[in-house]
Amino acid sequence: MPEKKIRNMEEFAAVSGLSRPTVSKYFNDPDSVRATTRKRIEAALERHEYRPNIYAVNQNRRLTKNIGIVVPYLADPFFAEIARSIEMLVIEAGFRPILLGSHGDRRQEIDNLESLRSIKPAGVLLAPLGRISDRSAIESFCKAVPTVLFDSNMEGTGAAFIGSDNVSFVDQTVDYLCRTGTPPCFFEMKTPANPNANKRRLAYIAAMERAGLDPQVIKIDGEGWRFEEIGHKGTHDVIASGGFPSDTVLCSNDRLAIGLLAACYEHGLRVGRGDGCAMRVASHDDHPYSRFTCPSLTTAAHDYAEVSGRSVDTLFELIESGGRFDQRRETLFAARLILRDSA
Amino acid sequence: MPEKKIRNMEEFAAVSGLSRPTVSKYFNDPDSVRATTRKRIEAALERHEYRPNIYAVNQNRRLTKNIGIVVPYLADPFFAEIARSIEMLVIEAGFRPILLGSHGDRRQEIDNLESLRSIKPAGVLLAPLGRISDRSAIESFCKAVPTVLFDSNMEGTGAAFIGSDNVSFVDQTVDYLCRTGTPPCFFEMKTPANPNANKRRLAYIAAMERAGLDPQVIKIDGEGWRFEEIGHKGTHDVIASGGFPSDTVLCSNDRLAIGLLAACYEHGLRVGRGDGCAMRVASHDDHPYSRFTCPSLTTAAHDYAEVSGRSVDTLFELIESGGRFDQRRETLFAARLILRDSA
DNA sequence: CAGTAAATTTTACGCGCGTAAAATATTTTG
DNA sequence: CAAAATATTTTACGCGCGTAAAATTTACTG
Repeated sequence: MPEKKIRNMEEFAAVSGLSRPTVSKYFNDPDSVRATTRKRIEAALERHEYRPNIYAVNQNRRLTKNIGIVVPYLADPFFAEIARSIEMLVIEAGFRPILLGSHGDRRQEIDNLESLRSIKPAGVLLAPLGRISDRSAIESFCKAVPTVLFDSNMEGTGAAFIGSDNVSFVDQTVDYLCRTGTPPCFFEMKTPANPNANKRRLAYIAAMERAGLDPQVIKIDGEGWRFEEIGHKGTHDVIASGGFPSDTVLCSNDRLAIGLLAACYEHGLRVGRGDGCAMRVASHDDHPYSRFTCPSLTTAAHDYAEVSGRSVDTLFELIESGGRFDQRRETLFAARLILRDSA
Repeated sequence: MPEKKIRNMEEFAAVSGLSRPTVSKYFNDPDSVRATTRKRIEAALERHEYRPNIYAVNQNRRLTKNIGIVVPYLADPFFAEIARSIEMLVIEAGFRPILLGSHGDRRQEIDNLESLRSIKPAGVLLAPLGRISDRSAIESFCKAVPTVLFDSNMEGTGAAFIGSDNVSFVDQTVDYLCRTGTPPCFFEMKTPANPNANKRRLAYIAAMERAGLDPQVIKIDGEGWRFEEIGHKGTHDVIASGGFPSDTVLCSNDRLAIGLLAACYEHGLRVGRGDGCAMRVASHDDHPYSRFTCPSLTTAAHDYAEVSGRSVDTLFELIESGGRFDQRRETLFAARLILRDSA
């Protein structure tokens, strides 16, 4: 390889015997140049390693190929999984995912959006923190950048929302638990970080009342995103002050349930539906770890693939529509009940 | 605000009554302009929202302010935590972290490095996949970009490596287990993804032999990064074929232990150090979930803060040294034994 | 094969900013 | 307070590429 290094598109165009703009066209869309031209470029490409300077490209393009993905908490495998799935789809579509985690922190979420704004993304997929989000900051962001919300809804904000149908989640777990044993009490944080939690509580109460049963909601203390710890401590507190009002506990989400199961284990309370079990526990989300709790956790599963797939599709549709929908869209996916050993 | 929108630095310089290069200097280092000048710019900044175009900036700067962070598997909370911690430090230092997960996939790891190369980062912090990494691709990357490896070493590659001292991990757990009960057998994957696993096995064997004991290594089947599942299935297999050779099991890492504990629970094998316990289990890493296993997991903890802190410091030192060290550096941090209920 | 339409390539310009060198202002010195 | 030293600002140029409009080539009629 005596070839001297290619420094820019000009030089690369020279060695391929074409003008620079022709080469530029090729890189934007290989099919936009004649077949013979394409061959020549691709031949040159094999001999002379060259890639367009991404900064120069993005400076001049109307729209970058960047897609922002913001999740509230990357250390939660649930979000890590969804993010991974979304990333793949974005790459497949020929875009460049930029993944940012908000670390459960209001300030970080804003910083992430600021940071995204500065890279002029074609669009953003945002799972907001929820209650503690800076709503007005997010709203102003959504006005400036084509944004699709997922997982956690903020009414009226963003061009669309894709998420799970919390009512479907709770209806299925409540129904199952009632059919097979004592009706459940509901276990949740006093001040849930996520709006889904509120929907789930309301759905629980509605489902119980519909069945002519008395809803029992247990609210435990704790702030932040360390749900396992909160569930763990909360369960100890509940047990210390007389125990659960029902031998069947429905947790708002799996991470809380993981903490609850750990605490039950420590108290020698056997969980499950067999003989000799002191209580049953079910939950929502089908967290990646819920298969490995002791006992394994009966839960209602998100349709990860549908949520991530539809979110990405919706965002691209939004981008192609110039960043605006006539009307805000909401898509909810039903849950799938996963029966394991805990209930 | 009748002010017309600021479109570029030229216009912003105009409204602040300065020349553009002066403003440019300010944005690169506010202290590089006279105090009175600084005041004027900052005053203008409050009236006229303006931020330099990041693409134009990066196109012209010798070095961008981007720092790449690559971890093998973002859905593993262990890496998510380390990444979070590193991100914070990078931001504090005034740089811009770009977080990429390799999804346990060789191809993805290369893609990540390619992608980083195109954004011309000032430096990269890389935790390689390990055994399945494309070694030559990584080596050539490290030659082109100032890179510090962490967590998982690749001899001779990268300007430095920061990690944990696996011998210290294993010595502490083996010593503790031997002092307090039956010497442990060692539980690991047949073909570990990560080089730390090999070091741990060797350290286990050495520690046992030093104590005049017979090392017993149990190798289970399984590929990939779904360690819990592999540990779970492996444990079932071991139990089905006669059980563990010792009532004390030392797992190569916590995620494997999580699977093992789930399987033991399913088999009614009580784990812990009290009466009525069939076996003891210990492990390594202090995974975020190891506090919530049943029983909680006795393990050897990484010094997260030290590893991430030193990695970042080393990278910045490397960058300031122009991307080269005279000699490759290796820094290992000792473990801290965490006693919980499983052993 | 001339003549026109369509596809492709080239010309020419600008994007927003970093930065060396030159010009100027400020501070220090005697 | 003038002159030298220093700090700061301005001039001038270039970075690597997108893109509209002009020029050219190719494809298509009859």
